[in-house]
Amino acid sequence: MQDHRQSILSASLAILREKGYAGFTQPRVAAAAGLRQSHLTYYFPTRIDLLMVVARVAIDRQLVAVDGILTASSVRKAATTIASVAVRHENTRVIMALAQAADQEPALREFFRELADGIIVRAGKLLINLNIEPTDERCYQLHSMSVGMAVIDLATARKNGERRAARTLEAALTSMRKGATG
Amino acid sequence: MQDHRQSILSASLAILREKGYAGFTQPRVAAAAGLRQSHLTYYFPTRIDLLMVVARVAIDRQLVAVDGILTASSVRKAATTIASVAVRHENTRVIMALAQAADQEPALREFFRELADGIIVRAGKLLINLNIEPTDERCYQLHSMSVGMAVIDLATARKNGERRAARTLEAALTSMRKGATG
DNA sequence: GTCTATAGATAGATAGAC
DNA sequence: GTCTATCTATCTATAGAC
Repeated sequence: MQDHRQSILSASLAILREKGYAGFTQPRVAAAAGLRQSHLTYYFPTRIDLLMVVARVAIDRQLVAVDGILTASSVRKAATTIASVAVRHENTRVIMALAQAADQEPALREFFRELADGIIVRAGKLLINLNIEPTDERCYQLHSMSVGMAVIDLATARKNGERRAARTLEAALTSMRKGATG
Repeated sequence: MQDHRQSILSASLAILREKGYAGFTQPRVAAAAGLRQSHLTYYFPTRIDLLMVVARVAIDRQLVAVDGILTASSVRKAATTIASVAVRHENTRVIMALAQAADQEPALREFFRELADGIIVRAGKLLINLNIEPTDERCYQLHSMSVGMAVIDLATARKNGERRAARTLEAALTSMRKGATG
């Protein structure tokens, strides 16, 4: 039943979301998918096999999520939209878990290079929409700020995280715009 | 022998550095410290007990490391110094490992709030040194960029990471300075 | 081809020896 | 107070049943 593969993937993402990489175990995933652990290994012989496929799916989804930001046409709108994505802890947990895995599993790094490149391209498009010249420095600035805010917000779990992120992004984008024209 | 506590802490940090949070197990730490696992639990009854003390040490050290950046008096020097710290993967691994743990263990979050606040204060001092008005947005921008760069560099493991980070930080700081005077 | 019982390794914690 | 043997739970992987 090919359907099982799908439910294993869904369950894996749910586990990563809720428990992080440390909680990503075959028994847990199998239970969440309604299978026995020994059955799961039929579809994904090793833990890494599963992790690779899960990472593939997660990275693709993350790029799709970033696509949703591109339409913003004002600096303020862009800032608030990026901020709202950055403080979505479910996303952050999955990506962070995979990032740590990538540090140990070189095979995963390729996915993260792909994700990073994809985000840079999209950041460039956003900047063009905002009438800001898309230098690599500016694109990388947006990317690193978003990632940093997501991580900081996850670790500190503060109430005003989203507003603060939005304000800071808006200030940075405004500053870029001035730099571009002056 | 109080000395054992110290070697357990050193061993713990070494494990987090090399293996991340997933590799942080009592048997591994004990072996690295030259003790039996069952002896380790005498000093630190549960895994979380040990983690809390390790986090305390790691956060303090991180703040000390950040203190070393404050002396920079030019934008370029500040950018290159921050970049060199950001791409030090040993640091990043430890802090990231603890950040993920903090997401699961609320008791750890207080440490991260302390770290985040400490970094904001230090970022403010640095900005003053650079003749840039230290708004909260600018401080948080520096903080989030540094964190993001560290994480991205860890996950992608690219060669030009440090140079790119330095260039981007320099551009951001320069942009802030223009914003401050114009 | 699909699924499971079971082995083999490793984790964390405790009761108790010295 | 210091240290260890040992128990229980949990993990990954494989050999083999259907």
